[in-house]
Amino acid sequence: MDPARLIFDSSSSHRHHGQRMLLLGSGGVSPVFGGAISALAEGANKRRPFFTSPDEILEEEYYYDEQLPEKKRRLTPDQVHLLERSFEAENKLEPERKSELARKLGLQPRQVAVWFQNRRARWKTKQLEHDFDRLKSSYNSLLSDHDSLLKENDGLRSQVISLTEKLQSKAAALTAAAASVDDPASLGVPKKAEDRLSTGSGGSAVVNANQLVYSSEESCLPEGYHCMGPVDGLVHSEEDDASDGGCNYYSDGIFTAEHHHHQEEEDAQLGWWVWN
DNA sequence: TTGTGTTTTATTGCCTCC
DNA sequence: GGAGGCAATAAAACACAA
Repeated sequence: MDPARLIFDSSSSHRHHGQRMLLLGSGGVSPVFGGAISALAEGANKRRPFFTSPDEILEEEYYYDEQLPEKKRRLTPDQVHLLERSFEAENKLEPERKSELARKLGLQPRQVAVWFQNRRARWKTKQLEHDFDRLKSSYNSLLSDHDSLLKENDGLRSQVISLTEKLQSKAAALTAAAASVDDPASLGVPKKAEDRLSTGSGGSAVVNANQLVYSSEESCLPEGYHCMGPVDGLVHSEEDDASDGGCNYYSDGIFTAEHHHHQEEEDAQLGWWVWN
């Protein structure tokens, strides 16, 4: 009798309860024991069957003299193919299917069960790897988004700082200009403006406090941003309506609509600070 | 050829379910 | 308590570079 067959004949049920090893006499071979057996076998210059008890080694020398050692054998590609197809259909094995597969493949039911067990373990490992890759890629994507948002946030933050500084300096300058209105003689420039007005250059006067303050007409706001009122250089354009009280300048060094309105009143009283 | 890493087959012990 | 599943592990088989 084929020793492997002997073993597998007893292996159709689970080995836990001793049934499988009954035919082996002394309880089968643990991996550790297997190592000892291998060592003995090496000493005898013959490989032992994969399943052998120490008792057999001692008592059945005749057996090894006469039979080729039974090694752990790999399944043939055809067997594996059929098992794979069966596994794809259903990765759990009912007793009936196990017996049927074993019969078709010429294997012991226990071998089929073991193959499915190992196959499920491999599938689980692959699944874990796949899940890991998916999560990793998702994490990397989120990390990238987070980084770019941080950069964008930094950019916007520095823009805010820069614009705030600009507005503060403009506000300070406007305040100084407004103060000079109270005492025009203290400043040379308004006098110059007065001179221009007195020259009778015609039309409306174009000089205003803003022009005194700003040397540039460039907008201090970034592209895409706009003030709640006419903020361009704080100079009223031709289209601007002097009655527009809705212009709000920035706060915190920021002119409010009230301030603007107040200044218009002052301008009107002065008579020569004219919005055209 | 040989050392080494990987894959496959099988065992063992523990756990859960009925 | 028996049956089956799973994790951990052993060991043979296999792949491959040096």
